[in-house]
Amino acid sequence: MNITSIAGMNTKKKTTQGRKKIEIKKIEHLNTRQVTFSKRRSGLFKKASELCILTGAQIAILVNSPGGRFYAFGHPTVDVVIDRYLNNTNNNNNNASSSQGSTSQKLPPPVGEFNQHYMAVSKELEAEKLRREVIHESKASNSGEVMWYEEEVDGMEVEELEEYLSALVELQRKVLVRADELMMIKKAPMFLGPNMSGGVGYSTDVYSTMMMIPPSVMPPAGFDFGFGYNHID
Amino acid sequence: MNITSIAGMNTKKKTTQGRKKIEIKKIEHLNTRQVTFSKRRSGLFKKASELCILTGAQIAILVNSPGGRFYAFGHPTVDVVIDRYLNNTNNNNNNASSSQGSTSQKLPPPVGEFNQHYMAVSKELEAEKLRREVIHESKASNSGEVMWYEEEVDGMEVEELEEYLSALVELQRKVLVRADELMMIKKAPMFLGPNMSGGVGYSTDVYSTMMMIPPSVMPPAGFDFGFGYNHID
DNA sequence: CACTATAAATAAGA
DNA sequence: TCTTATTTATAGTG
Repeated sequence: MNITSIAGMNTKKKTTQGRKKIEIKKIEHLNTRQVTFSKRRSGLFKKASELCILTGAQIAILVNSPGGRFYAFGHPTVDVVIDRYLNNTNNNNNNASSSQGSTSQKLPPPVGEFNQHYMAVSKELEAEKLRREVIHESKASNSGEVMWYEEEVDGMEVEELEEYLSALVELQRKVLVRADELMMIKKAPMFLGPNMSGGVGYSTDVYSTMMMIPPSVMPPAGFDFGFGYNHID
Repeated sequence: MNITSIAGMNTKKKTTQGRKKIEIKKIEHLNTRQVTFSKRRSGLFKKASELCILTGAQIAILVNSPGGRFYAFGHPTVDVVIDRYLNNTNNNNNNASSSQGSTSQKLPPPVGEFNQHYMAVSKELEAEKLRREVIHESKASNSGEVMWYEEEVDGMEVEELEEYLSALVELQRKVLVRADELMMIKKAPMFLGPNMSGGVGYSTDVYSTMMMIPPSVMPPAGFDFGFGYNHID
């Protein structure tokens, strides 16, 4: 006696074997990869859209497909969210002092979170040092017993930060060197996967936006580090 | 399907009623909304991460929680993707800088050109992967014996690059985590989860980054970055 | 692209 | 948080 017999022999033919578990690692087969990209990308946008509606969050998603296409989702708009990100990350301080009065300006050279955070961390490090000094001084004018722990922790923090920062810089250097080496050694011919049939088609909800940027002209051969993409919109 | 269910005599006590279908509209109850935001936000990032790994896509996600917090996901880095988007959107270059902020020309340490190179390296890495893939696939439709050496070398290069990049990002993540920890511990009475302190960090795949930027990362005392972003477009 | 069986995500509870 | 029952997302196929 087995399950099958108990169930009363399902005579219906299985047309598919259903979903299979897959390992999360790069899909080697090109076609499968493209199909998966397509399905999952829309799934991702859908999830984002739901999250926006359900919670009122504001979200921007930028996707560069492996095939060189560009997809974007944004609520209320990609630009709004990115803009806030840049302004937030860069200088969180209010422009209470530095007047600038330009409503709309070009984006400075490609700086980025790295720089910004680097600066933020440096800044924090300075603050830490300062704070440590203060603590040290105030300790002098107190019984000074309560503080030892705090100071210790404080010191560690400062040192750790310093360590990270310098390691960071060092690593940077290595990457640069390595990059240069590689670029000299080879200039591989590029190839873009076979044609995909374009088309986005996503029923957007009320106030989010989604779009697909046309297969920007990535240099077919000879890689170009300049930005060979095109206009969007 | 199991014997019990077949027999129709499931004696197991139901402890919950399981997931319920919900309508996709703004969740009114504050607490429910926050919980949902939290769960779905991480679900979204996970999906994005998988998509990156599976297909090699490059993705950036920016999320403004209704509570005013900022979360970001990026592969290989938020910046890389945003920069590309920006450069596409207004495909023009600008080297405007100078201008205002004369206060502190304290240039960001050695980081200056870093992003450019990082992008270059990332791109090169992608090119390598693609090239390798092409080789691999063409090998399949050939006798496929001639290529092994080339592929091997190729692989080594890719791996080396990956190593550098991931190490870099990892280090970057550490700095961010550290910075955020410091800021949280000292400035905000945030709760600390068992696994992650302060809401930073996510240990998914090789070289994507995720982070949470606290509501306010304020410069301690008069600190000036010397330049600031503005509007885009 | 439609379909299905299965894997995953997740709404409620505890 | 962790658990569980369901709803969703999707891998493999035709």
